[in-house]
Amino acid sequence: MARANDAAAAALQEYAELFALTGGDAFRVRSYQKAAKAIAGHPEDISVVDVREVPGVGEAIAKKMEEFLRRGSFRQLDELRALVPEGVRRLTRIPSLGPKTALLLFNEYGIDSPDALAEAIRAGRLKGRKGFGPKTEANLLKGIEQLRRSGARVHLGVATALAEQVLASLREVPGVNRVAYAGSLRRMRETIGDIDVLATADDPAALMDAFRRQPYVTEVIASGEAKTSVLTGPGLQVDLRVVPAGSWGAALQYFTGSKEHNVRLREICVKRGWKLSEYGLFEGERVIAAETEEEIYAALGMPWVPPTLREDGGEIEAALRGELPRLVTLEDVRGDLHTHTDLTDGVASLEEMVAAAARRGYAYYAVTDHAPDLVMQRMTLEKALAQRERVRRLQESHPDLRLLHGTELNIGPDGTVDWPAEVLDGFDVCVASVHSHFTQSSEEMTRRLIAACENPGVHIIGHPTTRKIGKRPPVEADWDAVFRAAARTGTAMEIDSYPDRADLPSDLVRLARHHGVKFSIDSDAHAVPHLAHQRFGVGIAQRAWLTREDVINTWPLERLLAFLRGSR
DNA sequence: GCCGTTTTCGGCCCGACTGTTTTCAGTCG
Repeated sequence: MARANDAAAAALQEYAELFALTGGDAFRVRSYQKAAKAIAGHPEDISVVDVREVPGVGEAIAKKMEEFLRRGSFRQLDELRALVPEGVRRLTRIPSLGPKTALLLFNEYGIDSPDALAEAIRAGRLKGRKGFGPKTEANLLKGIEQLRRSGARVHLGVATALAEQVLASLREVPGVNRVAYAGSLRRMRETIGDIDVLATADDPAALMDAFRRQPYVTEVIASGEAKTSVLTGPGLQVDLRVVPAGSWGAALQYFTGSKEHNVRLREICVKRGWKLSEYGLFEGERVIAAETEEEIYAALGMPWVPPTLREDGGEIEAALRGELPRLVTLEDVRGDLHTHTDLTDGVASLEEMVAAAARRGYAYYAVTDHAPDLVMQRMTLEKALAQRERVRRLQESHPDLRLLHGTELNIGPDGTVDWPAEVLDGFDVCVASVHSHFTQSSEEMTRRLIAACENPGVHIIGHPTTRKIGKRPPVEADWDAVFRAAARTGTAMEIDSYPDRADLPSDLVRLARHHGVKFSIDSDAHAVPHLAHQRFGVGIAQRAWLTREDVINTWPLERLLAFLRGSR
């Protein structure tokens, strides 16, 4: 069962936003946000342990969380939800529009959604209003358009958590034999529009009935013998299909898609006089294959194609030629090269993060807290050096886990980083990332990223596009030029696994690989549970056809260290 | 609302950037 922490933290975060929107004290807002972050990042399940154990949670928040665990909400949250229309909260998702502006727009103009704001701007209703010049209005319209494009889709992390909750709940239903999710989630696309779940069951009606009554179901859209569709808390639709046991493989193949991949497969079938459907591969009435995906692909003359490749991007041709790559897997990953602690903006201590890394069985693990130019983090060289000493001492109790002391540098507008070469040389690994000046021109941003690659102290470019799904667009740059520089200088590009970043995205990974770039699949963890996000980064890597050879943190320690030294 | 070698009250990550402003408010990381 999914941990209660994420849902409880989401409710508290929503409360923080609503509290801010109603003009609540900013320090209290920060307290709620801080506690929400700490709860989400807490390694223990708060429905099992006392939530007061979580740092930043005092008596008042603990009461709210206990009420949430009992009934899925708390009184103060209900009150603010009733006071503030949902659309007003959505206003703050528009970049550069915060709670103050949202409140003003609602109170003085009755604007209660991004669409209403776009309408008001176009109608000139805000003309002359202090703070709403032509540039601000243009930026807001652009932000609203971007919000609309992202639609109701959620990122892979949200969808995966929900899907696992659904699977766990259905496995508990008596008479259920197999349960799995298919669709774009199984292909690990970066955003997900709905979740397809397949099951086989002795009593389909009983399964459908149990499904409709699950606590995560907010609305039943349709329900029959073979298919039930519901809406869930995160607003995501889940379709449950009960399929015949003998057609399991065919159904899994069919509902995994992509549509384009399946069209190509069916074309191959038609040429042979066969038919492929969700019930099986047929020649007339005769079943050629249906029980497993492997049998179906084998009958078509190819090895099983991993779901992450099924986009009609050349995988069928490669499979027919017997040239599918041996994709990198989570088991291949030997370490993590970009993680944080509570020295900067993480929520867990160095000791806790390292202990969790050891439990994951890593061969190496880098601590890369922020560097001083990100002023809010209050980092200093003294703090970094003191942390290095702590890492050295901690190393003594972890003989099988090589600890690397690193940092996440800031790439300034001109491409320079926080510290001079002699300081960088003291770190085992330096990740360098853009954290400001996102709107530079493509020319400036390209020069900036190339300058960072050319810095001999920089090993990895962190979250290269800086996009945040649904919140911030990627920066503009000439990626061909950037990747050429990375290949030439031996600078790795990061695949930041944090599911709202997913950065690089897989199409850019594929482009970078074409230029001979190496990659580092990192969690960018700010809490212990985030270490597990690496699986999403592996998904991106697979979608880009990466093998172990392409990914530096699948390499044995000595080879990795040689690569890091070689960058110098 | 949380927290404590500034310890039960009075602080709370804080500076840069943007678009607008004629001195600053809001937002962001």
